[in-house]
Amino acid sequence: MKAPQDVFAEYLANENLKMTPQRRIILDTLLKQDDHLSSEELYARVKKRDGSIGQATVYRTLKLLSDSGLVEPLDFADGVTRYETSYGKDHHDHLICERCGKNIEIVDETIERRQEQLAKEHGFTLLRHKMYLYGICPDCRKK
Amino acid sequence: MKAPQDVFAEYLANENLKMTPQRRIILDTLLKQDDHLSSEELYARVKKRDGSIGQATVYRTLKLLSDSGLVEPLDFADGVTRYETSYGKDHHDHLICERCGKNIEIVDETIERRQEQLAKEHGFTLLRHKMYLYGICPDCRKK
DNA sequence: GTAATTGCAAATTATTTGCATTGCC
DNA sequence: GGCAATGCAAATAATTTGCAATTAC
Repeated sequence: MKAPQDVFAEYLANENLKMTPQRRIILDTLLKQDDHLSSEELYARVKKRDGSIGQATVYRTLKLLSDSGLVEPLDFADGVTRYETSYGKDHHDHLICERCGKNIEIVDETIERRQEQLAKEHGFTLLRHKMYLYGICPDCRKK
Repeated sequence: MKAPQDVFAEYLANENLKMTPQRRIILDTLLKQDDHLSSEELYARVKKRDGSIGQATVYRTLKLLSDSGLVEPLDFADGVTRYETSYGKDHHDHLICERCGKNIEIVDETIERRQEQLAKEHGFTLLRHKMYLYGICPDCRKK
């Protein structure tokens, strides 16, 4: 499998865009600290490595990374978009604790199949989906 | 089944809040035109009935309606929160066309059961979930 | 060389809040 | 009558954009 950096470089070349040190650092930082970072949080980490990089560049690069398919925007219901690297990883959904924010990645073949099936029944070609389960985790329930 | 207006009135009384003409109009407008309105769109419609109602009141009332469980905020990935009335309606998920925005409401018992099951396996108490399927609808595919 | 990229600051968008006034219960 | 609600305008918060200077290819 190609390295994500190479995939990104190829994507950029294809679109007549350029690889820059800033873009390299941003992708690299995101790959390293692969939680579910917001643009803001990523910006903070990126600035530690190169203080001269601006917020706007982080936003712009995240959009490119999304378009290239390397990174996926997540949409928990709290007003901030978070990002995770999706390249080379299996698709998964999220099980989120409403109290503490704990976030567990889940996959279920039964559900995935039914989704395909449902889309088909309506004549749709399914491209992707998002599923978020919200509940209370065991730790929080005990308290 | 109680009328939504009555449910809302009861909710307000319970919380020591007050029913007002503005709140009545806002709920009524939302019930009538029950697409997936954004706060902005709802505000526009509400203003036709009473030009003196302010945006803030619409936002504030939508929050109350969400808290009361009458209305559900939706989160398609376009930066605007939309709302639908959920009272007295079965829960459903959404199948969305990425080209034309067509939005079909779907439910699937198999999926609902598996979701419960999955949450349980991780020790979570499931409160709610969101599932969005994104694809291309038959009409758009033909073009 | 030239078009894309950058950082900055100002602009936008969606939503929230402070406050003086008004109006339910 | 008293506390909640309203409308307005100003404040936030997240993200986008215009622009002059810089840089990758």
